[in-house]
Amino acid sequence: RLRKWNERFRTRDSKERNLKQALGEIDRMASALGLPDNVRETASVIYRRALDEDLLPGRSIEGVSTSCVYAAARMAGVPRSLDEIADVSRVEKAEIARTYRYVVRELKLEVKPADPEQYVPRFASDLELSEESEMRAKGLLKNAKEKGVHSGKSPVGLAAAAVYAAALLTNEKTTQAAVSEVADISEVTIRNRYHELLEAEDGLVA
Amino acid sequence: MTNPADSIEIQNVVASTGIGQELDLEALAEDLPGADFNPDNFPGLVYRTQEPKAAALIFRSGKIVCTGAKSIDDVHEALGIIFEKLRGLQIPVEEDPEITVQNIVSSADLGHNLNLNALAIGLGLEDVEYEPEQFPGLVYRMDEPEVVILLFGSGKIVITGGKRTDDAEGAVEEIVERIEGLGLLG
DNA sequence: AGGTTACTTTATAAAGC
DNA sequence: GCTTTAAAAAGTAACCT
Repeated sequence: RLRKWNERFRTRDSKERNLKQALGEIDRMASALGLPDNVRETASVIYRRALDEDLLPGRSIEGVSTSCVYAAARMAGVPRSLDEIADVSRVEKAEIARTYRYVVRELKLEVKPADPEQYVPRFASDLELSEESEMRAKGLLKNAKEKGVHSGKSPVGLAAAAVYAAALLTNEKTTQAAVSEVADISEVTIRNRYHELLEAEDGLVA
Repeated sequence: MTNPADSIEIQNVVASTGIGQELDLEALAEDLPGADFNPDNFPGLVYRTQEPKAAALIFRSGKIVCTGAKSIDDVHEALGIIFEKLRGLQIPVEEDPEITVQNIVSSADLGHNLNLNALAIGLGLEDVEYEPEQFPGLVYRMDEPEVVILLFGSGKIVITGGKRTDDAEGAVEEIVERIEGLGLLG
């Protein structure tokens, strides 16, 4: 009986220490990514659930914490790309992707792919573009979605191309290199998606 | 209107077998021209057949994995070649080692573009994984036949995880039915 | 700008860390 | 869980001309 009590105590104690460390990591990463408090709170709630449902044994606290931040940012409509997440995490990208899928599957979190439009405000702001080009970028993406050109394409790449195209359409100075820098998407991809967005816009141009 | 089932092509067959005899891989690596053996990296010796084209992983236990063949007949042919090579090296090999097909990878074309976002919701998020930021294909785990299907925006698909030749046919039939039922095909 | 090569995902066996 | 093998799908990326 004493052994059982000790086990429970030890388990509860270790879970508390685990949680404390995880919440610290979540706070650190959320701050580094400039994510709002509600995202940090959501990530914490997801982490608590993962801990309660014994998803931790077998994986690292850091990996699960990172996955929670990735999932929470998306759920809140302020997605961060896997590359951005990996930049502030101690865990490598491949493990984050693997752990994220595991957490989403086990906790049955219905996280859908990020909507490209959700990346637009941040990219436009980083590039100091006007409200007008931001709206045009979103418009280009809405049209692309209606035409069904988005399947399989990276939401980040689509958003980057839309922001680039919108800047040109509103005569604001930007370069593919600048967009590539803020979105972390290659210039080749921005060029490819850019052409597709314009084609979807009016069967011609180029 | 072409039938998607007619577009099915087997791309890879993985099978396992064994010769019922322990092997000295160091010696085998010397005697088998073209054999790759790096025990520090991987415990198996890699041997490739040219015709049919396939790769075999040969283990110390005598167990063998054959992969890369384009049909079940090719798997048997490739392994037959390997069995003869071993016998030629005075290594006893069972009469007709049992060969078990472990996985068949096939590709097919549904003939219409697919809206993967709509499909992810329609097929049910619990059986689907769709992360376009990481990989362009939608991963769908089908119950019957029990296979995994990768669906792309172009309508091209990959069926894997099946052990029987007709699993791909059944999977294509089933996925076409489900997509049509959702009104998402073409 | 284009071409090539290579990495991402799925399944699967094998022996061993 | 990882290591190695093979093959397809389509997107992205690095490198070279």
